[in-house]
Amino acid sequence: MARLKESLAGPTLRRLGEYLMILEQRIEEGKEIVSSSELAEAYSNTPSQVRQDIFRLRYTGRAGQGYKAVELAESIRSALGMDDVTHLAIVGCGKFGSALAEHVPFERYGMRLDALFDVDPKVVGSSIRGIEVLHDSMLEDELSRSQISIAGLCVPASAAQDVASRLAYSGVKGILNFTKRRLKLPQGVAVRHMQMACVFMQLALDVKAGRL
Amino acid sequence: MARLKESLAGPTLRRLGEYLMILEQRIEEGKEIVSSSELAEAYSNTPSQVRQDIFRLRYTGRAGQGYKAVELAESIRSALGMDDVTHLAIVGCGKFGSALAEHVPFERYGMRLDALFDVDPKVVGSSIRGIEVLHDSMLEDELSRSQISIAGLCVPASAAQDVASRLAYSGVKGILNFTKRRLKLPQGVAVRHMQMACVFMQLALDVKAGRL
DNA sequence: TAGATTGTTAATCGATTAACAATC
DNA sequence: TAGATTGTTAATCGATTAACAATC
Repeated sequence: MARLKESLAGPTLRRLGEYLMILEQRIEEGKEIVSSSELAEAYSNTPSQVRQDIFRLRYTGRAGQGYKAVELAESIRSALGMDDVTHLAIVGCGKFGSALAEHVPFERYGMRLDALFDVDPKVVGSSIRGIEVLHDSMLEDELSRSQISIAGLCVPASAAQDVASRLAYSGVKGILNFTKRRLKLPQGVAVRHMQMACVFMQLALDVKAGRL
Repeated sequence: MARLKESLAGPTLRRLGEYLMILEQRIEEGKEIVSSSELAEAYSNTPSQVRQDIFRLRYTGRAGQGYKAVELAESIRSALGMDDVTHLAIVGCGKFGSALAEHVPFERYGMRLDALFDVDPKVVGSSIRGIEVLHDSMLEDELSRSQISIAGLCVPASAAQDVASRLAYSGVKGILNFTKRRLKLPQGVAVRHMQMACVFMQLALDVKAGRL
């Protein structure tokens, strides 16, 4: 089980996650060995950067040959903290929230979706992938007796700050905010603002500027 | 209309987008002036970085006072290329695709959603925000007579590569890939892989490491 | 062996932070 | 004026790229 040499920088971490996805696809296709230049081509960076990133793991390939796909994938999983399970909740099971709950392969990446919440009586009581949607009013109770540390926030913008504060109060340590509202949260609770509009915009800009 | 001093670096661009969101919220709340330290607090960086970022725009605030929220927002919009409209399509109107179509405020950020596609006969013919969902087989025709340059790919992973190739062939210049599959596309077509699993994972890691 | 590709160090490049004079 | 906050340059820091000896 590979361990880190030291804690990895943000950019490195992001790339490692992507390499993992590429490796999984290669493994599926039956490939056993991959080289830094192959990964670089798939990710659109340089072999040098790929090797530098892998260098940070306690995994080494074979000079002249390349990396064993399965072993490298395993090292990355471990570097990315997938060895111990992170428990998740999704709050707000409208189209967006329920699409996440249904389609994101959490288990595959060291996470487990443990709870779903909504306020809509039409949704409460139904199940997604075997997880029952609980009423929002159960949130505090449920979180306090669970190990959930991360929540995806998919409620309407108008409810975002309120629900987020309650999540923080109930011991959640990280919130992935898919609403348009910026959140203000107590020290010690991490927030990531996932603005879909921004992502499209960024791409539009890159296209205009002719950047790949 | 503010113009850029030179083309902006990626990290700067991302932050500017976030500042814009913060500014919009402040403007809504009736605030007319914001300072670099206020933005820094909301974004969780330093006043120095905020000023450095704004320095790249052709906008200047007032020493001793701060920035006029509306004007600064306008400069950022312009720097982020929102002055000319980017036309979009979303391919795949399952829960995820239709959630994007319904809830992302594209118009507000210089984009316009012009076309929706799906293969499911239950969905084809219905409308989201006044845009009719066309059958997948219309894709080439529709794109060739439109100005669409960016597409959001929300189809099942198994169809991803095929649809992506057709999009590229039909003249789309940027693809935002929400599927799990890595795409291989011809030179000149930009792809952004939006792996939701990665985003949750990243946050989980940061939480474990105690990084805000 | 010869060719290929890694591991790792050093050099370069770019982004962030600090500092402070200018100015409202 | 005094206090606040900007604009901008210079210093620092970190990330990327280049280079090449080691080795399969």
